[in-house]
Amino acid sequence: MLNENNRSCTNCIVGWNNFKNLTTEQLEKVDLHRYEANFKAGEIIFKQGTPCSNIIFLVSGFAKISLEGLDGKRIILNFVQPGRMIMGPGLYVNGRHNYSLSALSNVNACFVNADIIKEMVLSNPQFAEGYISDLCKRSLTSHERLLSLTQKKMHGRLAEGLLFMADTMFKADKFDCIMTRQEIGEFTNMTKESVVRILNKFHHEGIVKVNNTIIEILDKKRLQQIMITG
Amino acid sequence: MLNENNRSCTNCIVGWNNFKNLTTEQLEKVDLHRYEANFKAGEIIFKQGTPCSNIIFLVSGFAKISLEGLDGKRIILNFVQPGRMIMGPGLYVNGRHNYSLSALSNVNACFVNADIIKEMVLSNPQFAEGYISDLCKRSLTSHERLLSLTQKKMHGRLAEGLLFMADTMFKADKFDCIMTRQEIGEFTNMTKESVVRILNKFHHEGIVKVNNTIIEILDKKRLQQIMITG
DNA sequence: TCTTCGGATTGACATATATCAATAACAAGA
DNA sequence: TCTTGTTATTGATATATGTCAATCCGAAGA
Repeated sequence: MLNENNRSCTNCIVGWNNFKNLTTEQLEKVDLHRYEANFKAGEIIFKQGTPCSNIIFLVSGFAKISLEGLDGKRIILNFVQPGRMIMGPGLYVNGRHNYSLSALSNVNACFVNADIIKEMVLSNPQFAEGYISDLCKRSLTSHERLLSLTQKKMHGRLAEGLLFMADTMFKADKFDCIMTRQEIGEFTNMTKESVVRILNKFHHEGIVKVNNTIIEILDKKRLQQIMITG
Repeated sequence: MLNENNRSCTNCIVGWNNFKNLTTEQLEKVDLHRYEANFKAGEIIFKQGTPCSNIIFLVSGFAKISLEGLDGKRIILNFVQPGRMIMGPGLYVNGRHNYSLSALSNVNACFVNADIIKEMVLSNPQFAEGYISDLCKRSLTSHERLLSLTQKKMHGRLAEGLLFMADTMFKADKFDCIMTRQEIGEFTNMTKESVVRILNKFHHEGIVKVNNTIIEILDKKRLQQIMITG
């Protein structure tokens, strides 16, 4: 199936690494059971609690994975970009999405029928192993996150968040961080007011240069220091 | 292989649920590559950072899974009992244990060679699927934990901890919680002093009866209330 | 250009929680 | 029985962080 963009799973370069373990026929079958959709910045791609019948891959754009917490509070678990498999872990537990996915920028996303993926797991051991390996990696990062969010102070958490944006998300020391202060807070577990205050402090200390959503990291060494000790 | 206790994987009743997906031959092979060991309360079963070459099952006793945090702080991720597979998620990532396991009580543990398990994953799709399903379940509970530890106040977290002990760990409303206040704190993310204070408050309010390590839950409804709202 | 509205910012204040230090209680050896 | 070391408890105090309310700013329309 070639869609209007001539994209297919067999020539996809933004898909899941683990797809390399599929045979050509399997990949073609995946291709037959997928479809693409576009989302505008801010739109919800799927919502916590709804049935999960698809596994999702971003073709382009940024999205956030968030968990609904107590009295309307939210926590952003992760930011995602093309190349990562997005699957509600509920797929193998209760068939529901256990977190929400929303577009941070305009997003083009690929939906693959979950039953097909499950079928591949059962028929292709290497694929299953790749899946397991993926889940294990996530488990580790989620442990790191737990530690960071519970034991570091705000300065350290914000420093970590900024470094994550620079190094992992935008891969540049100067970037337009497309999210609001509120969202930065949901990612680093603090209020938007605290984000503002500490961002300002970093700015005055010459560690970062902040101009609304444009953030430039000036003293990375220092920021790493704060991330570790803070 | 029947050991001194006449125990073998084929008649094991405390093993991993997912072992039911193995064939008799496979189970016998697992049996050939396992050994048992005993630990006294307080002893470390494996330590974060060491190579993980085995998957572990408790035969009897309680253990805790803990993560080393910042400047000597620690966080207890989970308490484990027989029936649960204990595997460093690092097995499929960096070959190291990414957390420590220590005995809370006297423990008899079964060590199964990790390569054998990996081999079963590749040769038995149902087993692989069971493994994935297990990892997904954990992912969900770890999300819940993240929410609880970051968004609830101490009272709520301690209430949750107490209910966990009563309902999941000891399966009784009166129990000898074998751990120290320090450990309760590491599980609920607070200092031992705070644990003492709030435990006392609960005691004075008639919600629990505390006598050193013996804890009795008197007003479970109330405790559940505190867990949710607190 | 003028409005409008959502986010950003700031300051004052409340409070949850940690830290520190001292003491008490208890268990295990000698 | 005495000693010693670990854990529990308590109180005083410091601090990190959230909350609330007011104001500011900038982008999108009218």
